[in-house]
Amino acid sequence: MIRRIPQARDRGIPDATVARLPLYLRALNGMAERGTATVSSEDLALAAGVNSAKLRKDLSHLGSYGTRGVGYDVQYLIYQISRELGLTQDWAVAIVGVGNLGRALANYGGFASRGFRIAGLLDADPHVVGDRIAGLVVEHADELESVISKRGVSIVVIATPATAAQRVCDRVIAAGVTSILNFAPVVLAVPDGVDVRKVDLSIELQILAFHEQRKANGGPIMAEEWPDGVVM
Amino acid sequence: MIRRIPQARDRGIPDATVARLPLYLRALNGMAERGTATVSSEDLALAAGVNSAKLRKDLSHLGSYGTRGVGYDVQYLIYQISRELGLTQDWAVAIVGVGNLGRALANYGGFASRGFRIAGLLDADPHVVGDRIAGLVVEHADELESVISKRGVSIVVIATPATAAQRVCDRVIAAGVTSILNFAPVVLAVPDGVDVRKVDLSIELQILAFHEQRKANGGPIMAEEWPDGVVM
DNA sequence: GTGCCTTTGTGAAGCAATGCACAAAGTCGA
DNA sequence: TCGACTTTGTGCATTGCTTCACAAAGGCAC
Ligand SMILES: NC(=O)c1ccc[n+]([C@@H]2O[C@H](COP(=O)([O-])OP(=O)(O)OC[C@H]3O[C@@H](n4cnc5c(N)ncnc54)[C@H](O)[C@@H]3O)[C@@H](O)[C@H]2O)c1
Ligand SMILES: NC(=O)c1ccc[n+]([C@@H]2O[C@H](COP(=O)([O-])OP(=O)(O)OC[C@H]3O[C@@H](n4cnc5c(N)ncnc54)[C@H](O)[C@@H]3O)[C@@H](O)[C@H]2O)c1
Repeated sequence: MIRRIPQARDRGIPDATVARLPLYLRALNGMAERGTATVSSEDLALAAGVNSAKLRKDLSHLGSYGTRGVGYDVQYLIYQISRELGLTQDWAVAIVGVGNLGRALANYGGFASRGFRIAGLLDADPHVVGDRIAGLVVEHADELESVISKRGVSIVVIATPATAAQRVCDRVIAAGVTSILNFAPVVLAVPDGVDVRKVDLSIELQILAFHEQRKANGGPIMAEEWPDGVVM
Repeated sequence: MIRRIPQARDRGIPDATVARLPLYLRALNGMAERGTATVSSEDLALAAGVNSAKLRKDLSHLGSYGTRGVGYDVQYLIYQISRELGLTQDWAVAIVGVGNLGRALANYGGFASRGFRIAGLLDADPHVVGDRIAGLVVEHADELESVISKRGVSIVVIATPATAAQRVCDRVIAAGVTSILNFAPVVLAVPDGVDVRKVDLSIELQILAFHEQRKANGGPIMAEEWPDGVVM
C-alpha cells in the first residue's frame, strides 16, 4: 500500500469546497472539448457560476496549480481535481430498488462516463427480478450482500420506497458499504463513518414554493391563527 | 388582495432554515399519522436528524408556536410550517423533457400528495408527444408558453438533455416562470428574481467518491505530478 | 535585462449558521 | 395556591464560509 505523505494541503478540504469541485471539473471538461488550453480564475468562475475569489480559494486547497499572470492549465487542473475527487479510479455502484426512479438511473449514461460503473441492480419484487435494463439483469434483493462483496461495490444507491430504505441501509452497511446515495424520503440512521447523501425532490419543490410565495405577495399572508372552522 | 401585516418574524427566514422546514414537516406528518398530539423539540429534532437547539431556533423564526414545559402541538405546527412554505395552496408544475427521468417524475405519486400538481408534460420528440403517462398526454415543446399561461404553471422541472436546458430555461422565464428545478448538468444563467434549484446526481456521487477515497487511504495518494507518461 | 501588465494566492474583514447554556414561561400534582 | 419540574426561546460565543483587496509572482514585449 502506498503511504500518504502528509502535507498542508491534504488536511481538511472544506465540505463547501468539495461540493464545488465537480462543478469546476464539468466546466473544465467543456473547455477542454472546445480546445481551450488555459483559463483564468475569472473565466472559470463565470462558467461554474461562482465568485472568482471563491474559486481561487477552493483551488488553493488542492495546491498551487495556477500560473500568475496566465491562469490555470485546463488539462492539468482536470487531472488534479479528478485525482482529488477520486475519479482516477473506477467505483462500482449498486442500485437497490428498480422502480420508476431506479430504472431511470440505470438507463442514464452520465454515470459510467465519470468512472461510476453500475455493478448491480437489485429489487425485492419477483416480477422485476430478471428484467434486463441497460445490459444488466435485475437480481433479487436477497443477493445484496453477495453482490456487494463479490463485485467490490463501494457506493449504494437506494431507490426503494421509504418504508424499505432503513432496512436496506442497515444491510448494506453491515456488508461493509460506507457511502450511500438515498432517494427515499426518510432520514436514514447510520453509524459514524458512513456517509449518506440524500436527494429529495419533494424538499426542493417545497423550497421553490416558499420563494415563489414570497415573490407573489411579499411574504405569507399573516393569518395569525387557524383558518375558520379549524379548532385547536 | 390581502395586505400583508409586516412583523418581525416574516422578515428574512434564513435559507438554511427554509431548507430544513420540509424535513420537520415530514417528521411531523409521520407523528400525526401515528396519533401523536404534542412533541418536544428534542424528539422532533431526533426524528428530523438535527440538533434540538437548531430546531427551536428554526421554529422561532416562524413565530412562537410552542408551549414551555409541554412542547409543540403537532397539528398546529404542521399547519404553520405548511403555511410558511406555501403548501396551503396548490402549485401547478410542468415537466419539460419526458425521457427516462421525466417519466419517473411523472409517475411519482409523492408530488401530488404535497400540493404539487403536474399540469403538463412536454417533449420535443414527436415519438414521445402523444404518449399517455400517469393520466397526462405528452404535449409538444412548442406548446410550452401556452401550457404555462393557460394552466397557471408556476414551477417548471427541466429534465431535458443538457444541451437543451438553457434554451428551455430562457423560454419558460420569458413566459413568466420564476421557479425552476433543473436536472440537467449545466449551470443555468438566469436573471435576478428567478430561483433555480438543481439536482445533480453526478455531483452527489463525486462527493461520495471523495470521502470514500479519504476513508480508504487517509487521503488521496500524493502523486505530486502527472502520472508516468503524461507530459505537461 | 528591465519594466509593465496580468493574474494568482491569501490575509483579514464580514457575514451566516451552529450549538451551548440558561432565564423565562408554562404545566401539573398536591 | 404553590412549588417542583419540564421545555421553550434566545443571547452569546464559536465555527465555518464568503468576499474583498492587494502584495507577490510570473510572462512578455522591447
Ligand atoms: N420517481 C420519482 O420521481 C421520485 C421522486 C422523488 C422521490 N422518489 C423516491 O424514490 C424512491 C423510489 O421511487 P420510485 O418511483 O422508483 O418507486 P417505485 O415504487 O416505482 O419503485 C420502488 C422499487 O423498490 C422495490 N423494492 C421495495 N422494497 C425493496 C427492498 N426491500 N429491496 C429492494 N427493492 C425493493 C420495489 O419492488 C420497486 O420496484 C421512493 O422512496 C420515492 O419516494 C421518487
Ligand atoms: N436519468 C437519470 O437518472 C439522470 C441522472 C442524472 C442526470 N440526468 C439528467 O437529466 C436529464 C434527462 O435525463 P434522461 O435520462 O431523462 O434523458 P433522456 O434522453 O431519456 O430524456 C430527455 C428527453 O428530453 C427531450 N428533449 C430534448 N430536447 C428537448 C427540448 N428542447 N424540449 C423538450 N424536450 C426535449 C427528449 O426528446 C427526451 O425525451 C439529462 O440532462 C440528464 O443529464 C438524468
